[in-house]
Amino acid sequence: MPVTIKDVAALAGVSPSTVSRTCKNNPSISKETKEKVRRAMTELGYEPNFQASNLANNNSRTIGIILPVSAKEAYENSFYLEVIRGISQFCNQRQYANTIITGQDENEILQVIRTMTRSGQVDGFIVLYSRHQDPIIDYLDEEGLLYVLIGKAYQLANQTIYIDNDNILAGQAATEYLYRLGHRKIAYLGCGDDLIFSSDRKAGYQLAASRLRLDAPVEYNVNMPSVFGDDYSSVRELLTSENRPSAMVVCDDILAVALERICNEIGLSIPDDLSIISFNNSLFAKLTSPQLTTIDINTAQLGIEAASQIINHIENPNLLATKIIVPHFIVERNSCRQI
Amino acid sequence: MPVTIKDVAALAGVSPSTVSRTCKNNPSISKETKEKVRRAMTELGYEPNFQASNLANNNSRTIGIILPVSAKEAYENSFYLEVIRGISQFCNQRQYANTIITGQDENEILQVIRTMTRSGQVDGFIVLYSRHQDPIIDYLDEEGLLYVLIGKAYQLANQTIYIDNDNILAGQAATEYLYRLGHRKIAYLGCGDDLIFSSDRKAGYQLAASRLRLDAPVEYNVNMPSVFGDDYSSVRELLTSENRPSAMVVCDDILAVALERICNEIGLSIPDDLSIISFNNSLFAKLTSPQLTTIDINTAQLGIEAASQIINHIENPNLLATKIIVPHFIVERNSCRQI
DNA sequence: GCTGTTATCGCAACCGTTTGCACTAAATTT
DNA sequence: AAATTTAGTGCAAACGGTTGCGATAACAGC
Repeated sequence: MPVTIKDVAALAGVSPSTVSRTCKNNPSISKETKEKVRRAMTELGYEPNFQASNLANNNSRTIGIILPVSAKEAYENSFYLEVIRGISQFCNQRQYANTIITGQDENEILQVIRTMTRSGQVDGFIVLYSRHQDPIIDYLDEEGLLYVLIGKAYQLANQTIYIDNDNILAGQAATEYLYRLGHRKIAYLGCGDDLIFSSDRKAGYQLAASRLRLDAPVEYNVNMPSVFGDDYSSVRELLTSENRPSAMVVCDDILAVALERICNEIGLSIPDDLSIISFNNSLFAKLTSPQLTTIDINTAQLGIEAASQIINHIENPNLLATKIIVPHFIVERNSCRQI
Repeated sequence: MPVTIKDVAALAGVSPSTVSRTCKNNPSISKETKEKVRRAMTELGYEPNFQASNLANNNSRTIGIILPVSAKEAYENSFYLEVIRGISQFCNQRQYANTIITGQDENEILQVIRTMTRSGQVDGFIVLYSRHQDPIIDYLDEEGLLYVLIGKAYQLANQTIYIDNDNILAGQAATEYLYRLGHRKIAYLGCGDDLIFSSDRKAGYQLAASRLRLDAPVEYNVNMPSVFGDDYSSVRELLTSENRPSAMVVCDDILAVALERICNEIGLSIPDDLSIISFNNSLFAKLTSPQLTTIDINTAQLGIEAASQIINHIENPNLLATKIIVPHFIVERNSCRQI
């Protein structure tokens, strides 16, 4: 039923091999026959069979997109959706397929990765998260599989391709922004040091704090690993202490919303009693009241660059493992005030 | 490098055809040789080549996931991420691949769909949204392509497979819930009638309103098609009018958050001045303060069922176009009060 | 006019699986 | 014991493209 290379060849009065060669613009085919063949192709609406060409070329033209295990927090973060959109857009343009990989736990994901690679189903992977210790990355490294990381690489940083923002710089920028508004007591709220973006933004915060000679005692470094579970105690303590900060750098919009809730509960108003700057510029930042001042990290661009890199490496096997840094920018809204 | 069917055959001392047949448990192979072959397969870690088997079987074992055009609102709704997770999970289990399809506008998406089907890249599609008029659906229908819809089918409802909640019932349930709390002035906030889930939930609301003999004037039906653009006027008017409602049914958590903002701005407090019940039970519902009472629609299950249906129809070509209704349930939180 | 190039294209093998059919040996029937 | 069935397995063609190599023709150089 579908039109094959033979149909085109027959209509153009040439052999299938000639059709194949004109498809890849092989110079050993004359201009005139190429034209003939191209006319036949468009007339029939020919599109080369994906499976067949992959089989012959020994590739799959598909990249696997690895999501964090669904049990983990932060899963429902539309950050991932945005990145996927970027990846997908680029893949669609370049005639690549992509396939989402998820699982309840690491073993499920590993299992899927294993059978996919053994069956030649994917040419490479994009890993949508990066943490300090991760069995998935370990496996990919061991097996010598091609992958790019969204977020900074931790181990083997020099041999792995990754796409990231300069989160340290962004953390600094956020802190300096608050400083310029007059804040001197600035705290950092992260979501646990396991996730690299959080620890990087914290590092940036600390760097800026020491440069600006801010007083940043250890209590000013708080974590809220779970957005749900009611373990807000450390944050609560900080916000009700004598020495409470006048502003906070928060590693994610979602966390900032959670922080707003706590403030609400203990009667602090934003930005009057506490200024907040966060990261990602997600819908959350636009919808809460007050709207959040946040650092936009060009999420979709992360996906586009990741796809571009992996495809580039698939098609040119021994490129070097470059790193791509996507810029960020501040979006000023109403959650920070001058003091 | 990768292990092929010939390697297994050689190790087991049989022919490739025998290996292929034991893979699909063909009864004409004796128990003993099957055992022999299976041992060889596990010893070598054999996994049949995806492309080759697809070529021979004339299928692709991959399903396309069609996202709404990215320009449209509501895009950044983690609803889609959850559904994708469900789809992906099911696909991974059944050894199917999936591929995300996006685009800036409908033509881009159509283009991708066209080349994908012509090149035999996908066996079917899952469409993640449903609206009253959609060129994508038109195209799929015209070409006789296999697809399932997440959300209710509008045209050709009896010939299309769709997975949905009973949004009319859910709309009723939400309204009745408020009624039981003592509310009599209940309004509905939707995001435009083009999206079917919104118009269905409204229909449910109206049904309940008339059954319960509520006074629901036309002004009680308001829409907020854009969450951003500051076109909040109709909502504002409603909330500041003489006859303002004491409770609202809101078609989506995100919209509910936007509503909370407006209330904040005009000095209405929730739930004291206005009770809110919304839909989806997304992160938004859990993070705002007060937390939203919301109707959970089992989002991930929608994805799982969609994947199950499409695969079922791919493997059994002339099944009937069944509909699947996924149940919902109320999650009570703090955004509604008894009056 | 003969040989050596060069440009252009087709033949046929191959990628790894699947499957109709033929074939062998054992089991059953006459 | 010969004939027929049956169970179990292998051969080879096919799926739709790709590509090394050889074939042909045109053309240049001597």
